[in-house]
Amino acid sequence: MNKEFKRTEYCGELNIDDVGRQVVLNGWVNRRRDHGGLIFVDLRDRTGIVQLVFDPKHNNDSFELAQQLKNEWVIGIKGKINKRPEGSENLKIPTGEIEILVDKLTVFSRSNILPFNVNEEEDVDEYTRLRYRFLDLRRPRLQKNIELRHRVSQIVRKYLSDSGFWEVETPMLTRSTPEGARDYLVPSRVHKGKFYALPQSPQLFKQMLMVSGIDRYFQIARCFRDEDLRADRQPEFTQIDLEASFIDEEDIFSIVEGLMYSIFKGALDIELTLPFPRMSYREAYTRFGTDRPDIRYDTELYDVSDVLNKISFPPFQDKEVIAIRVSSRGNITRKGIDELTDSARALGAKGLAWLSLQDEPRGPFSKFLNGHILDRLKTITNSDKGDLLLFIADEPGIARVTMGRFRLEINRRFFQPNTQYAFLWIVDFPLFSFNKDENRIEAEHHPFTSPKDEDIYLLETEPLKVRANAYDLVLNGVELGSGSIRNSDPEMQKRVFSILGIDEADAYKKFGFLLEALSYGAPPHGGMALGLDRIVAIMAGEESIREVLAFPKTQNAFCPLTEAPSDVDENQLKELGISIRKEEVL
RNA sequence: GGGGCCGUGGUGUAGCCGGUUUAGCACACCUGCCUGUCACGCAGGAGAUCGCGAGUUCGAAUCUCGUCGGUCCCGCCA
Repeated sequence: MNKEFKRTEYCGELNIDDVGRQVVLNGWVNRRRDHGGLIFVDLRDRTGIVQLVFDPKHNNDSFELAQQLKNEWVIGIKGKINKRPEGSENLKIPTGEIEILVDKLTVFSRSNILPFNVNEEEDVDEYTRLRYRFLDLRRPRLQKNIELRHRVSQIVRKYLSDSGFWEVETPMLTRSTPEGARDYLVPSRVHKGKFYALPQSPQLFKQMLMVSGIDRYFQIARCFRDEDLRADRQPEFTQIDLEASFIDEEDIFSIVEGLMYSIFKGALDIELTLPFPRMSYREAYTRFGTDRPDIRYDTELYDVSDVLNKISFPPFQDKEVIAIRVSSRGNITRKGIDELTDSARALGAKGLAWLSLQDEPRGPFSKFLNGHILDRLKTITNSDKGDLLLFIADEPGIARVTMGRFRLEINRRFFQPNTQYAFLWIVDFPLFSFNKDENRIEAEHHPFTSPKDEDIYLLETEPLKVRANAYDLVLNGVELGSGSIRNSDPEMQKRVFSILGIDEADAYKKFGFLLEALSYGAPPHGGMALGLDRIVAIMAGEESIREVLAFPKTQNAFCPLTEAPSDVDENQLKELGISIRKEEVL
């Protein structure tokens, strides 16, 4: 790089106090305004924009060169910081009181015609944005998000390091483990026919680090899961993973609360209120139909089965009937009801019944109601005249979960959140859940979670009633992370495996290294993993974690920029001892 | 695997419901003019077989079906 044009400072950091100084600036041409006898250029770097002035009377060579400049050319300039003439200040930008009168200009590189306008915040088709992600990343929105993410990462490192956690890296090439998500596999050349797996999380390694006496571990860890994508799910994502020894749940809560406090204070200058509220898994499902309730909104679910099973309205017969109150919306139109019904159906509801509480209640089953039933309904749902009640009926458990999803739609449609950030701990998770499709018991969290002491006696007899030392952190209805106190006793770990249908031989084959480690003096330990992408996305006000990832993939896990995944050479496959089964591909 | 929405010059969109237009507009691009703009302005120009395929029709960007891609959701995600 030409030393003469070595940058002395950034564009966006200059202000009125700098007037009179000579500077060298480097950056991209954000926009050129050519007045014929005078040219203005907005020069942009990651800090912002500053206005350059090219005046032929001041330096004609630079002026003539500036006539050629186009958007996104990369240039360097030498010049003097001037106060703008009276009346020509631009108060919309931070550097709007000053401008740079350019002495010399050099063009570092030119740009092709752009696939989209980098200097405008218009919504571009997401495929095109990803295809040209290097340009998309120049725009302020993503620059801000990437910077925010950087700041959060730095705060996490400092906070956890200051709290005695050591940052330890664990293998990316590891072994495939049963249960959990589908693995991304990596074929081994040396061991033909065998595969590594990319980690779904560093779970087993961090537990072994506890056995190793590391005592407190953390990692900003990339994790891989080959499952279908969502706005908040990418095939590779990042967890703030931590584990500590000789601790209990309360220790984890206060460490993580302190961490979140530091993140929000340090990156957004927002002071969170601690401690975060807690809610049991059971209460969350009862009141909100989900284990990650968005408590920014007051709306709740009400079980009105007992009352409405009695009336002669066929959809309610022998069904679980769950109601939700939409306060002061009793005046909804027929069209409004139809729209709600459509969205409820899209979320899995068989239908949507409604009741508008007027002087005379209106709705599809209002004629079956008497005064007593109506009063009971109003009491249970805490509703009054002018309110709208909506009902979903289905098999027990189903109606509640469906209404839980529909509640989010109701909130979006009718209400403003009460607060910007609503954190919530979900505690007392069950240790197991029953998978109907596969007709077997599964780990609700993961197979290494310990049961609550007081429920251990139920393990073999009523395993589904056993509660776990497991917890989730929820923010605005998003699961930010989950964790647990692990089984540090190999005998307990074996009991849990056995209930999961993993017999002893099987357990040793698949997790022997962990069981072995636990048998050489394992401290009580537990930890948590928090989704960094999700945290940053919420802080940035983004709906999708793609907006806080530099190079995300599309919903079918394709990268339009690199065109991954791709074919590979036949030779590469041969070295790995792999052949593609054409009939499976086509 | 399933459902919803979207696909029109390089980009963003109008037109599509109720079929017949020279497919309109803005930004970007090209040529020229312009000394205080900051979404600079003015004059002119080039650029689109309307994602792809089939069907209905005298006639399809517009209606139907299929397909590809994007996105949101359900399933899946210990």
